[in-house]
Amino acid sequence: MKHSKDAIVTTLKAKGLRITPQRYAVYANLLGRRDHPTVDQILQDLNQELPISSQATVYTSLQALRSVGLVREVLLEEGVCRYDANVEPHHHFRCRDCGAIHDIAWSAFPTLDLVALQPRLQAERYEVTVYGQCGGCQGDPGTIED
Amino acid sequence: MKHSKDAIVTTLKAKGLRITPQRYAVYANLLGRRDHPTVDQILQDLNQELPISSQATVYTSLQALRSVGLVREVLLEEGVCRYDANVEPHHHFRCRDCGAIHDIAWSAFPTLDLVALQPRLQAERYEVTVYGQCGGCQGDPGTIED
DNA sequence: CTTTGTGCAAACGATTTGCAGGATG
DNA sequence: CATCCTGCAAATCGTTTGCACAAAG
Repeated sequence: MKHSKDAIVTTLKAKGLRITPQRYAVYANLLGRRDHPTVDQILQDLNQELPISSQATVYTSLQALRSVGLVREVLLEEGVCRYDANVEPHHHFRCRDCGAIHDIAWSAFPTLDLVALQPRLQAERYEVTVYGQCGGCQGDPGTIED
Repeated sequence: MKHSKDAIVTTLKAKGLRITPQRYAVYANLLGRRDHPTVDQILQDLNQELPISSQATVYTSLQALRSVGLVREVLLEEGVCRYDANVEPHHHFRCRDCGAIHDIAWSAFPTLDLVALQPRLQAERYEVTVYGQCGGCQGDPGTIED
């Protein structure tokens, strides 16, 4: 209920993006997941039943969505870029066993004071990255689900 | 003074690594810099005067150093992996203009309480990433130094 | 109809790997 | 002298790009 088709279309239009089936599908897909997928994961999800988009188009759609601030990238592991439709400030948790990434609410930590950093560093924003073991990997053998 | 040749050799040996000129050079180079270089930056630095190492060897040396915990990677931008010989807990600042990465002392922020995270997430460590503008880029036009 | 997007395949850049010769302990 | 490392080049993987055709507004 959070993201109706109309709401998504309206959001895209408001950002000045043309509505195409592929772009819509990429954004809707990202809005509907919590798992910070890679490009290939998005692509496979989209084309599960019938072919919706090509790899190159997923890349360019993500570029477009990023350039208007609807999507952002998450860099927590080597080699791959993950994507997140949650552009509100928040923190991340990364499981050292399965690699899964979970959001942590901004309110989970007290606000940090950035003023007293090294004098010449003018801070604008920050986020906390927590590493550890997620629920599914406690006790279980390290199942590297990708 | 901080990192004598002997001290470096001793450290490498203590970790069970063979001492080779290339491996030594990579580690010594990283210990002597504060700028979280990429592989190519390390390579160019090493081969500045005379050829010391090849690209593939820098990669494998870094792998070896990482596997014993003497070096770690820093992932703050798309596409490239940077390296850091400072493996003590600390935070990072990334300049949005020039991309430079500065260390922030662990003590710059109060310790965060990880116990009260989502119940099934067992946290082990964390770090803060701050984004903003570094000294050199304040006022100056955005000089993307790489 | 003008502009922008799509899809394919080729191009690219960072990293990895196979292998023969060389250095380390 | 057995083991591990180096260096080259080829291979791989994620991402970008050129271009002809198609779709959006």
